[in-house]
Amino acid sequence: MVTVDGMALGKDYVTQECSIARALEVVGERWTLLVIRDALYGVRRYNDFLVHLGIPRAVLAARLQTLTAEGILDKRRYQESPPRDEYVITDRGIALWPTLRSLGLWGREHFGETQLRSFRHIACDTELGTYGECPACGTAVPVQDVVMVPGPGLHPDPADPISRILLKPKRLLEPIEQPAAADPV
Amino acid sequence: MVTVDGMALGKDYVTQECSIARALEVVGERWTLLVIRDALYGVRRYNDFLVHLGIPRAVLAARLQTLTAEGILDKRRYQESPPRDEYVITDRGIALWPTLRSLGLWGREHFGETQLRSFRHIACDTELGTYGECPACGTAVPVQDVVMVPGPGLHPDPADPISRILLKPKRLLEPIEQPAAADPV
DNA sequence: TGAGCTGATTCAATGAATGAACCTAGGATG
DNA sequence: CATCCTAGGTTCATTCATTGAATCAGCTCA
Repeated sequence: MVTVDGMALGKDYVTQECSIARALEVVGERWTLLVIRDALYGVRRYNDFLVHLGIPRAVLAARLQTLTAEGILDKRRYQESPPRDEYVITDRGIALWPTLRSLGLWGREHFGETQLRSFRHIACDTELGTYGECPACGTAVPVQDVVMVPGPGLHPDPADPISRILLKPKRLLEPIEQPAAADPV
Repeated sequence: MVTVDGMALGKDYVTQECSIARALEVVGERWTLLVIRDALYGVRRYNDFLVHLGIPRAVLAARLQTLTAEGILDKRRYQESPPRDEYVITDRGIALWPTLRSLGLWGREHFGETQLRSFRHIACDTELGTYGECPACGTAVPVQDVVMVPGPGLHPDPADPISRILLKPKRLLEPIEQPAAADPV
């Protein structure tokens, strides 16, 4: 009885009359924002989230279910046989980009040594500002017009395949390319 | 031995090479962002956080300690006899305002029925944009130039005294006025 | 037939959150 | 001087969530 009925769970910030509290009821649990970050990076499959995040399977399953129920991810079938589903970020999830961008920038400015990734406006190759806007163009940049470019601080040879794919510049939202039935040496 | 030594605790997003993960190690625990929100609203005292948040005492004590250790709050003595301390938000904490603003806006847009609070640029009385900028002036608004104005959705007669104080428009960062040794009726 | 892949669920052990009770120091009251 | 009050905590038993290992189910492929 793991329950699907309602409960955003894990909290009752309930007494709080505050949109921030409301938001945190939905995305404030451990791992949740990292799942959404990965979804913005183009991760869509259970296994890809699993290896990239290093999250316990049970927790991942629970988070994907909640996020789907809240309309932040959309669970859709991408092949019939064998039946396989993927979790694709929705507009509601994409709308969290400014939050994640500013949170990441804060983390980098206050706790990061070297730059790990740069997010740039694809049209003019300018690093985005605090909330994801383009300082050069002076406009908000739609998430699909953002490229994530690896920075110097990144480990050059990560263990999991998703991190390895993310070593190359990549547009946000664009799905992770699935390794074509590897054929290693 | 509750430990003061190091551990940001609660997680090891450790494997994640990501500024967002780094940030969440610091502010990603339950209650933490709400404590910071309150600190931006001008809450400074243990008891005020306690009654306004409805947070368990032990958790509040732990969060205040961590946030102080991380340089987000500054614990300072405000009277000697009897000795009393208050927790004042630092620049590092203030730098989380764009994150909280965008998170709150997301919560309101996607899960709020009515507007609870409006945040406005004090100079021109314009509601702030996604990350706390002023759409009218086209500039980033320093947090101390923001007024929080209660909206129609707010409960008119809240139980705790801090919520009651926050029923009136109030500048961010400005300390909560302490009730002058009440003298009711 | 069996080995492998994807997407999970179950379970025992651990670790945090909760809420009530208690503690402490310094006033203030009578 | 005894008592009460306040601010700011700590302690503790219970509950709840997270963890990581093991297992499972449906399907394909050789």
